Amino acid sequence: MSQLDQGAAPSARAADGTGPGRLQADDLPGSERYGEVPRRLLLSAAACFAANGFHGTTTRHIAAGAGLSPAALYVHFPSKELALYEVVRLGHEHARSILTGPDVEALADPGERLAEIVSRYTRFHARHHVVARVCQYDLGALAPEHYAEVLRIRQATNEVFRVAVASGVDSGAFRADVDVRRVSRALISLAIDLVRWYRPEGPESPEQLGEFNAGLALRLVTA
Amino acid sequence: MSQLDQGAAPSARAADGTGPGRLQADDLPGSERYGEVPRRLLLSAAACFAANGFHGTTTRHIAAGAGLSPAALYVHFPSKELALYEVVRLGHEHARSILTGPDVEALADPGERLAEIVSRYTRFHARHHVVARVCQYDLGALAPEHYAEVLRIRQATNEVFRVAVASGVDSGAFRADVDVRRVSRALISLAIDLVRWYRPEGPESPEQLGEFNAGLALRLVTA
DNA sequence: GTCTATAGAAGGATAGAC
DNA sequence: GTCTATCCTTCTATAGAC
Repeated sequence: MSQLDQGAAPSARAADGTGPGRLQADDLPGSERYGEVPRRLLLSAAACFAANGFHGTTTRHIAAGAGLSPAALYVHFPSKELALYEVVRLGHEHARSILTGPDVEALADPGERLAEIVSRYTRFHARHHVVARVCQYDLGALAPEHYAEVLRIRQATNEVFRVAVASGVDSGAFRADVDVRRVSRALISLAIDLVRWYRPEGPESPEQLGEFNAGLALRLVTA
Repeated sequence: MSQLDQGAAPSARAADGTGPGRLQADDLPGSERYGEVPRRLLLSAAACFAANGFHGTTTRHIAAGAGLSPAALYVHFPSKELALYEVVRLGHEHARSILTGPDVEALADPGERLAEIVSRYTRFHARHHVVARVCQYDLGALAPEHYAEVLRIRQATNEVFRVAVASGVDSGAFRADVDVRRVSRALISLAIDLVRWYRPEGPESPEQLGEFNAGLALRLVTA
């Protein structure tokens, strides 16, 4: 059976933080800013949310995954929703940051720049697939004001793709008939859908997936 | 703001079956086989699950959306999980059925056949985006035996894509260096990711989206 | 087949000891 | 800062009247 055929598996898979699914600090970029205990809680929360969704996760699960009692969560976070917001915010901020660095913008060739953006975004969703899954699947559980803030980050990220495609078209490096919005959307979809089917045990590394999607991108925009 | 930027919005959006999000019988293909009341319950369940997820939906919501008391659900379905299974099963069976008809298989030209498959699958996810969203996002809440059954249907659906790409490569109609599994996966991703961002109020019709994705598919496999 | 009422369990969050 | 114990709400599912 292919990874792709699986989709999201039933929640029976352990998300109590005791199994092999336990996350490390670098699985949640930005979590270094937290103390050790709140970081453990955020990592446990991310694993639980990814496996069972926000509403399918209990505060007891999160605390147990961090090796704490149920009440300990509330010493570090005022609510379950705020723990979700922290996970989602860190994930979104990291995704944006890797696409907007000066090293990307320094690439003068539009094809190279688009390939680098697609490759980086794809690698992020594979390498950080647990957190990225929460970022994509659990937005609906955010409080409206937190959702609005996350939306602002997403827009900036998506805009990077649109600008990269548009500048290639404008400069004549890409085909003139490329539909900027639709092609950008397609490239974003290819990366994001990784969170649905990607499994680290699979045969393809994040780097290989990034290269493949970058190749697809170039095929879509060049003659 | 683009539709794409929104992702899944907060659960505040009404899913009580009273708003404009109320589903019609043809929004859930196969629901005609049910009597009027169980069909109303399934349509309400689909709308609730799509908006708030399985665990974020209460049996009271589902019943209220069908205009019934909380207890009425259990006259027609033995559990909330079984209502989910019915929605997911009907959605998956319909998706498979539209890709495996004799009218598709009669298309002799590999390019035409692939374009038709991609177009139909894309149209399905747009036209039936509410049910399709449940089919993609809530699989994890299924009981293991129900999940296994749905997986079998998914595999058959995915196999249609692989065969369509592979036969085009084998016949020489497509490029010889096409990576069958990866390109099939990418085309499936493009259709499925619609359930994340598609909104019927948007500027593009399901038919336009189908045509666009079919065009992308041909560009990926032909020289 | 639908209702009202409720049993029984579980969840989010808090109180207060240490 | 962590614990145990628990409050209070909400949830799934059932009982029993009509």
